[in-house]
Amino acid sequence: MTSDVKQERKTVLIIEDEDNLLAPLTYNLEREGYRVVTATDGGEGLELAREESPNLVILDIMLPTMDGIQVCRVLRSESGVPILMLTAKGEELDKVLGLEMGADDYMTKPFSMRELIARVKAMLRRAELSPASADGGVITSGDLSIDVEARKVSLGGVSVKLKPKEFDLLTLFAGHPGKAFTRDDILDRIWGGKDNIDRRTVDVHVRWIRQKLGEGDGAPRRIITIRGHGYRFEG
Amino acid sequence: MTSDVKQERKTVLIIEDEDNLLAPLTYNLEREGYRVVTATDGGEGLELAREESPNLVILDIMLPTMDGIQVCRVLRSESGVPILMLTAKGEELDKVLGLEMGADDYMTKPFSMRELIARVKAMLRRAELSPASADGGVITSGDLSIDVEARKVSLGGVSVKLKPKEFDLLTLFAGHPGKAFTRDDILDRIWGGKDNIDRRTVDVHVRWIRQKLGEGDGAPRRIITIRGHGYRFEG
DNA sequence: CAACTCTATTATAGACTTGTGACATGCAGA
DNA sequence: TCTGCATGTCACAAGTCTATAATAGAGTTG
Repeated sequence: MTSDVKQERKTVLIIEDEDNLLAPLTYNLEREGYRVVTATDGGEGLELAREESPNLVILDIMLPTMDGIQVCRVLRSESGVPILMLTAKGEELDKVLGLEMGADDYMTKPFSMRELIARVKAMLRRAELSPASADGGVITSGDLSIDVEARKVSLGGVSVKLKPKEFDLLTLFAGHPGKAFTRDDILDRIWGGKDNIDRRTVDVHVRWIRQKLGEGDGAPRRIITIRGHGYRFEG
Repeated sequence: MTSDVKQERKTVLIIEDEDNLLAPLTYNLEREGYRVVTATDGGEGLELAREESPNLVILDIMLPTMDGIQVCRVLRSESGVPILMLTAKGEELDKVLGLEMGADDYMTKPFSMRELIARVKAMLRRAELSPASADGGVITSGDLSIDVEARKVSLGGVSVKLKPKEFDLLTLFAGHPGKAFTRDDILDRIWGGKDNIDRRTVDVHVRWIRQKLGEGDGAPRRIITIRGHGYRFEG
C-alpha cells in the first residue's frame, strides 16, 4: 500500500456531480495517498484540470451543463492525461466505452471501490512507465536543467546533487513556473499524507535548494519569496 | 554516454475501417510509444504488412472487400507476426474463439483501451521472448556487453554468469540507461504479477549483480543508488 | 521609529535508507 | 531421495536525510 516513491504526490481529479458518489471516491483515494481535487460540473472540471494538471481524471459521463463526453474530448485535445469514465449501466454504453472518445478505461456503476482503486493504480503506473510519459522530459530554465526521469539536476552544465526532498520540491516548482504556492500547497503535494508537518520546514528546504543553486547570497533569482503567501518559481 | 542500446520503436499495424475506432486506437498506441501504421481494408492491410513488417497486427474481423479472417490467413502464411483480432459481440465468435485462423488473441467490442494496451504489450513481450524472435539485440555499455537473445553477458570480453533474475534485472537497467527506477517499478517489471515481494529484495539482487560486475567494493559505477528513490543505470 | 509579523539561517537529534551477511525455502536434476 | 542452485527475507550497522527548535534578520504597518 505505502509506496516509497518519493515524488510529487499524484493528483486525481474527480468530476462528478452526485455527492453520494463523490464523497466515498474522495475518501478512498485520499486514503490511498492520492491528492484529490474535485469538480461537480464539466466547466469547473476543465478549469481545474488546467490549473492542477492532474495525473488522472475520473469523469462521470452524466454531468450538468456539459456532459462527460464533451469534457473528455476537450481534455484529450489539451493533454494526454489518463481518463477513467464512469457510466451508468446501459447508459449509451456503446458510444461511451471510451474507445470512441479516447478515454483509457471505463467503469459501469455500480462498481466496487476496491476495483476502482486497483484500476486507478494500474492506470497511473502505466502512465508513469510509458515512454511517452508527459513527465519524462527535461525541465529547463536558464542554465538550470532538471532531468525528471533520471532525477538529475545540473546548473550551467555542472551536476548538482540534491537530496530526495530537495529534488521533489525543485521539480514541483520548476514544473509550474510562475505559479504561486502556499506552504500548505507544497506540504500537501510533496509531503503528502503526513499531517503535522511544520510550515517552516518548507522554508528550510527552500533555503537548501537556493544554496545548492548558488543563490545563497543576495536576492534569490529562481525561487522567489512571496511574503505572506509562499513561494513562486520564476521561469 | 557510451551506450548504444538498440531500442527500435515497435510498429503496430491496425487494419480497421471504422474511423471512430481507428482514431482512438492510433492515438492511444502512439501515446504508448508505438509506431502506428493503418489500413482501412484487407488488401491495403496486407500490402502494408509486407512493406512495414510490423511487430504486431490489430485486425478487425469485419472489413470491406476482404474480411478479417481471410486477411488473417494470408498474414499467417506469410509471417509469424502476432495478430490481435477485434470482433463485435456475437460476431462469429465461434470461429474466432478457436483461434482456428491463427490469431494469437482476440478482443470483443466494446473493450477498454486499458485492456487493449495491456494485451498488446503482453503479446509483444511474448513475441520478443520467443525463440523465433529475430530481434537479437546486443546492449553495450563500456566494456559490458549483454546479448539479450542468447542471454549471455560479458565484461571486458570475459563471460559473466548471471542467474536468470540477475540477467533480467541487468537487462532492464541497461535497456534504459539513465532512467531512474523505483523499487516498485522494478518489481513490477521483473517480478511481474507477484504482489507480495519485499522491496528490499531488489537491493539484494542489485548487490549480486554489482558483485559479479566487479563493483563489489568502492563506488558502483554502473548501477547507481538514488537514495530515497531507487536505482539508475549509468550508460 | 516602534511594534509586530513573517522569513532566513543554523545546529542537531532522531528517523529513515541502504549495504551486507546469514538463512530458509523451493525446485530441478542426479 | 539427495544435492546444489536460485531466490526471497531478515536483522543489524553505518550512513544519510530531514523535521524542528531557537535565534537572528527583514519587511510591514501605523
